[in-house]
Amino acid sequence: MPKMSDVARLAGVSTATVSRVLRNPDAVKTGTKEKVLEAIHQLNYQPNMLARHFRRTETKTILVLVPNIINTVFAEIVGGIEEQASKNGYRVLLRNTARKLEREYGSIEHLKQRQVDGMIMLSPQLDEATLNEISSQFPIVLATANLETPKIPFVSIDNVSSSYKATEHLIRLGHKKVGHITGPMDSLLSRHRNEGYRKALGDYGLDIDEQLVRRGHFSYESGFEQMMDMLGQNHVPTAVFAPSDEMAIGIINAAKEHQLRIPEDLAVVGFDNIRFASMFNPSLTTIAQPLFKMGQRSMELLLKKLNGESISQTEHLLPDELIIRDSCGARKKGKLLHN
Amino acid sequence: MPKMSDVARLAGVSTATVSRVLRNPDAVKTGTKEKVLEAIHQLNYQPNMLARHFRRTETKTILVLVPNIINTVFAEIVGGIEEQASKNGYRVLLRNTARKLEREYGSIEHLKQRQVDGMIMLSPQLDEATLNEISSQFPIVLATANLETPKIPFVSIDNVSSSYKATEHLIRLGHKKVGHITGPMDSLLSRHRNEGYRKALGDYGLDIDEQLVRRGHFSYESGFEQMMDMLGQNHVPTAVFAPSDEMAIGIINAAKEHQLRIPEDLAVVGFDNIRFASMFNPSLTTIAQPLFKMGQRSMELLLKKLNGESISQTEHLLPDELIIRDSCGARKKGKLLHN
DNA sequence: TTGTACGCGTTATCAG
DNA sequence: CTGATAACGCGTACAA
Repeated sequence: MPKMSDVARLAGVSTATVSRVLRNPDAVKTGTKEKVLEAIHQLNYQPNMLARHFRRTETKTILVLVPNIINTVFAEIVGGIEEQASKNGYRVLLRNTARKLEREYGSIEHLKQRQVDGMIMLSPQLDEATLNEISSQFPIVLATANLETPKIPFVSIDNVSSSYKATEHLIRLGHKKVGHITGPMDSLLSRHRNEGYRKALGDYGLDIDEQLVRRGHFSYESGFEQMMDMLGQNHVPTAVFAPSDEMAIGIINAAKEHQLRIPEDLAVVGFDNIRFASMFNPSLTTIAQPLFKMGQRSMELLLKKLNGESISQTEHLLPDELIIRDSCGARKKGKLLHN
Repeated sequence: MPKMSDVARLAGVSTATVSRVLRNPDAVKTGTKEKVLEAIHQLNYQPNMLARHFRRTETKTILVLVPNIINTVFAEIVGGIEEQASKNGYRVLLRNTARKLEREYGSIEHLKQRQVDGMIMLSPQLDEATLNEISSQFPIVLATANLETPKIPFVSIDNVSSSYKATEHLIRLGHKKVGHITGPMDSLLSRHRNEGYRKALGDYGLDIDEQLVRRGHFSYESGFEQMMDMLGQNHVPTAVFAPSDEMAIGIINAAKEHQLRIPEDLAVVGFDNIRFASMFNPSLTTIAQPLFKMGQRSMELLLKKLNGESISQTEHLLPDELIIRDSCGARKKGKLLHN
C-alpha cells in the first residue's frame, strides 16, 4: 500500500504538501496541487485512516447503543441515525445491549478509550446520575428516553400527551370502560404513557378501574397474556389502550380467542405505527412516532456537540400523530365521530 | 488522560513492560506485573486504542453492509453477527446501502483505508467478478446470498429445495393451480426460489401456468398489487407460494379484499418466518430461515478468515424448516395430510 | 506557497 | 525477564 511519502516523492513535493492537498487544498498552488493529485491517482493512494485518526485523536465514528436491534422500533431509529451520520462523514458502530446493564457500562469504556467520538443511546437503562456523569465527559445524546430532570439532550415524542390523545379518542367514541396494559414500570416512558391514560380518564370524569390496568412489557406475549387473563375475569373493558403495536396485536389476538369482534366488541389503540400496523387485520389505530426522523435528529444534535456548538434546549420533542384505522371503530361508523 | 509512560513511571518500569502486562502477561514476573497493575488502577489508565490500532494495523472492527436495516430479516441477521462479534472482541460497523450500488463500492474504500479488518455483506448486489476481486484482497463473507460459481464463503439456506418444499406442501394438499409471485429476477436468490417452485410443479406433473406467475420484489405492496391484478383476471390460483412473509401478507390482504377466505379459497405459504408471521390472522405457514444463526455463522467464518485459518468449504447452507400454521389449510383438516 | 522536523502512544525488535 | 529505542503514517508548528 502506497503511503503519503510515496506520493510526495512521485510528485516531487514534501509530505506536508500532500497532506495539505488532502485536507486544505486552497492552501496549495494550483500547479502543485495537480501534480499531487496526479500522483495520488497514479499510485491509487488511499490515506491510512488509522494513522489519521490516531494523529487527530478523532475517529469519525459514533457508537449507537440499542436494547435490541431486532425490534423494528429501534431498527428504524438506527436507520435514521445511520443516514444522517454517513451524510456527514461519520460511521456508526452498533452495539446491542440485550438490555444488560453491564453492556451499557461497557460502552463508557469505549468512549474513554477514544474508540468513538460520541454516543447515542436508545432507551438507556442507566440511572440519570450516571448518564449525567458520562455526558459531562463525552458527547452523548439520548433517543426514545425521557428524563426526570433533563440535563442531556434527548429526542422523543411527548409520551404523556400522545397517550392522552389515544385514550381520549377511545373515550370520545363512547367507551366508559377503557383498559390499559402498561410497559415495564421501571421505565419512565411507560410511566408517562400510563400517566397520559389516567389523565384522559380523569379529565373526562371516568373512574379508573384498576382491574382494567395491567402490567406488561411492550411485547406481543405480554399483551396476549394480560388480555387473556383480563377476559377471564367477570368484568371486562370495551376498549384498551396499548403502549406498543406489538402489544396491541397480542391484545387483539387474545380477544379473538374469546370470540370477540374487533372493533365492535373491543376497540384497541396501539402505539408506534410500526410497518406491520397497517397490514394487520384489523389495521391498527395507533400513535405514529416519527422514528426515522427521531434518529436523524439525534444524530444532528450529536453532530452539534461534536462540533462544539451549543445546544439550546435539552428536550427535543417531535410531533406524533394519531393514525385512525380500523381497530378502534371510528371508521366503521361511516365518518369520524369527532374532530 | 494518563498514558502508558505515566503508568511506567509510577510503577518504576519501562513502557515495554507495561505493554507486556497488557498484552502478554505471562512474559512478566508476578511481582512486576502486580506493580504495574497497581499503577494502572491508581491512574485509572485506559489504553489509547487509536494508537494501538494504528501501531498494529488492525481495528478489531468489521463492516456489515445491509440493504436496509429496517427490514426485520436483515435486522435479525445483524443481531446474530453482533452477538458473535462482540463475544470475540470485535465491533460492528453498520452501513445501510439503501440498495445503492455505489454504497457497496464505497465499502471497498473502507477496507482499503484499513478502517475495518473485514466485511460481511448481506444480499450484495455487486457482480460476482467484483466480489471475487474484493475477496482476493480482503477478508469478506456473504450472507443471504448465493453465487453462481462460489469462490467466497457464504451463508445461506438452500433456496431451491426450501421453495420446492413449500410448493410441494401446497400440491400435496390437493392444489392444482399454484401461483407464485417472484422476487426481483435480477437476484439469484429470487431465481432460486422460482426454480424450486417450478421444479415441484414439474415433478408432480402439473403444468406451469405463466399467468399465475407474477413478478414482485419481496415487499408487501408488490404482493398486494400483483395479487389484486391476478384476481381481476378470469382464472385464478387456489394457492400461492410467496418468497417472503411480507409479500404473503400482501397477497392475503388482497384476497380478503376480493372476499376470499384464507385458506379455504386461497392457500398461501410465505418465506422467512418473521416475528409477525405467527401473529398474523391467519398465522402464516412459511419457511423458517435461521436468521440469527446465519448471522452468527457468517461472523464465525469471518473470524476464521481474520485469524488466517482456512475455510474448507465456501457454501454454508443452514437447515430451513417448513412451519405449518393456518394460512395453508393443512391444520384445518384436523390433522396434517402428510409429513 | 512550500519544506523540515517532530510528535502522537503504542508495540516490536533486539540487546542485555 | 526487562529496558532502550525505533518504527507505524500522518498532521502541523515553524522556518524559509
